Amino acid sequence: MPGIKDVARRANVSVGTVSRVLAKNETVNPELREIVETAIRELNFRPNGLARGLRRSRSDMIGLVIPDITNPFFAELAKHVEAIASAAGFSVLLSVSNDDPQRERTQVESLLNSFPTGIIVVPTHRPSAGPWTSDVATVVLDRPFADYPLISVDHYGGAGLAARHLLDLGHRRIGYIAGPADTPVSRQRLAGFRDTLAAGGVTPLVVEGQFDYASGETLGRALLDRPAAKRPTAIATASDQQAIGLLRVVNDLGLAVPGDLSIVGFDDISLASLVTPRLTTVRQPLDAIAARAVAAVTGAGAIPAAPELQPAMLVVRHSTGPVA
Amino acid sequence: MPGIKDVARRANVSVGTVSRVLAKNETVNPELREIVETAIRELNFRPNGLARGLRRSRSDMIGLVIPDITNPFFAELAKHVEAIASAAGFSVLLSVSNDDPQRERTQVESLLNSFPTGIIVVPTHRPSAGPWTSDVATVVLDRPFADYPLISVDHYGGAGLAARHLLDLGHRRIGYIAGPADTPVSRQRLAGFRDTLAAGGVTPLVVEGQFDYASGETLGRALLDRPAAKRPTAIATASDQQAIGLLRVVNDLGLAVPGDLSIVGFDDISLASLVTPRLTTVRQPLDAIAARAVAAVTGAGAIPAAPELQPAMLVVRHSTGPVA
DNA sequence: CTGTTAGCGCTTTCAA
DNA sequence: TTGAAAGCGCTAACAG
Repeated sequence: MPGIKDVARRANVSVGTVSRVLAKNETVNPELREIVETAIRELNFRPNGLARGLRRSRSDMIGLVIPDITNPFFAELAKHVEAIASAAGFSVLLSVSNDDPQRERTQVESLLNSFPTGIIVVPTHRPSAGPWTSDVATVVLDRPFADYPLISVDHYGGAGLAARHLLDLGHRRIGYIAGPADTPVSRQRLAGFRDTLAAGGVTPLVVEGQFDYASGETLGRALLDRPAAKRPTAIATASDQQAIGLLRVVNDLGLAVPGDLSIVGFDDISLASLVTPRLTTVRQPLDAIAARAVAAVTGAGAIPAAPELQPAMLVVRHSTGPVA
Repeated sequence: MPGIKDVARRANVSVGTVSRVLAKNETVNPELREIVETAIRELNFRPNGLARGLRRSRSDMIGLVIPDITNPFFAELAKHVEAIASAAGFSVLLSVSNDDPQRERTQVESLLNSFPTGIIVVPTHRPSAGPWTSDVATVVLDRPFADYPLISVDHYGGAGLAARHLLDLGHRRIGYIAGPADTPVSRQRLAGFRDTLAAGGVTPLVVEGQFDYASGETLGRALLDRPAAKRPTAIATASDQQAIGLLRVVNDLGLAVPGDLSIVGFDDISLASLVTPRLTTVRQPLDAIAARAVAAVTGAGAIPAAPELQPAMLVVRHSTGPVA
């Protein structure tokens, strides 16, 4: 493994100069730069990130902590974070917390040992451990945690979009499958949905569960298990996964979507456009959120002083239609 | 940030001793160890991973390179790798290649800068760039690449399981939706399927595409678009995603599963048990594969000299049944 | 603009 | 069993 020293010797310059061209320092004579770069190529030199990081007490890594990488929503988020970080010259250290505050804490502490440039965390739904102490730039995504700067979709407004859509379609008997009542995300979405409906003089039938497929099934069944005349003509959910679970029940029940029931999800995971019928849903601008998070944490952008809410967007596909 | 030096001072020992207790070196006097550990706790000391790594030219990280983190199969693999690595005291550096050999190469080189203890890569389907040079322990998963040690499910045998199952159910007109013909994974699964069927005197109707949902739909339609008497009574696919796409088409066509058509997938992603009907499929032992991979690169287990093939397992659910 | 040099925090001989 | 000391490869003053 050649070092900066070998490069210096070969290029007949000092290690300082080599270091400067590595850092893309503009104050290097173009000719010298050329020579050094040639030497680098010829020796197939790769800078030692550990030494570099040690010296600067900061490595070119970004820590990413998420509750569950197999959740399509987080996977998509991770994809964007990785792509953007990578393009900016950063590696990503991935950690999964399993939605366990205890473990989240441990994982963060462990990431800190590598002196990442920044860390991005999607906090567990029910934080319990307090904030960690470190001077590493940190942002939290999707839901608030302690006093960390938050970047998130506008849950409240997004759910409002879904409600408005249903109202516009003429629906009046409307159900809502919420997430866990003790999570801020679920509460905000529910509030946005309720408030918008209320403005239209409608009160939704609300059931609560988890954000997963199974809850969509179970709660969907509960909502639909009543005489046709009292059954909702539309149901909105707090996640696409719930909506997909719901789709399954609806299918079992022999109901048509959107003929008998309109369904609108939340998130717009890629599966949403793959199910039958393709799901109308509220899209989270994950690319924008990831870009902002990486920028904030790398210093390429400002760290938000107040929660930064990105607008959601309604994506109308084939699971919603006018009331019969 | 307290350093090893501060700990040493507080404990009235030398930095060497502190380093030894950090390394769990047995040659430290228990009393001293106790004192040092107390000092560590009191100072809330966290060892600097970069310095440690620099000195040993090896950090406590494992590089993981996969084609696409939003693919549920890879996401599940990543989950297991992260969990196992984390339990063993390693962080994971995640890189996604987008199935682009060029990018895969770049990503690996970039990971190497952090001197990981090992790297685990799921190679792109169509390798083009040659192997990289480094003395970092490396294993490849799922498909071969250059001369790297391979750990993978037994694609051939697994597909054979699916074929056997269909044969046992009495099916004789059988379709197969394969992956890209130029990928080893697809070829092995197809061969395993064909050979087992051949032993039963059956020749499958084969169509080829990608491993994704869309291909399942398109190719499924092609396979099913013929008079009932000539239509296959069963279709196996090279991936669960294809099988789920196929399910969609079958639904559109008004066919019953497994009444009119039996379907068997491959991989057993978590979605497989969530669709309607729950998918019969061939399970990959991802936990075992991940465990072996981590053990191999961390030195906790042997690096396989020859390709190490883990057995697949047939999971019978509700998408297959006896021929009508 | 370029060279020299002092460490970053830790591990690991080498002696004691 | 413990201490002392020499770096690991690089960056960032500081001089020139």
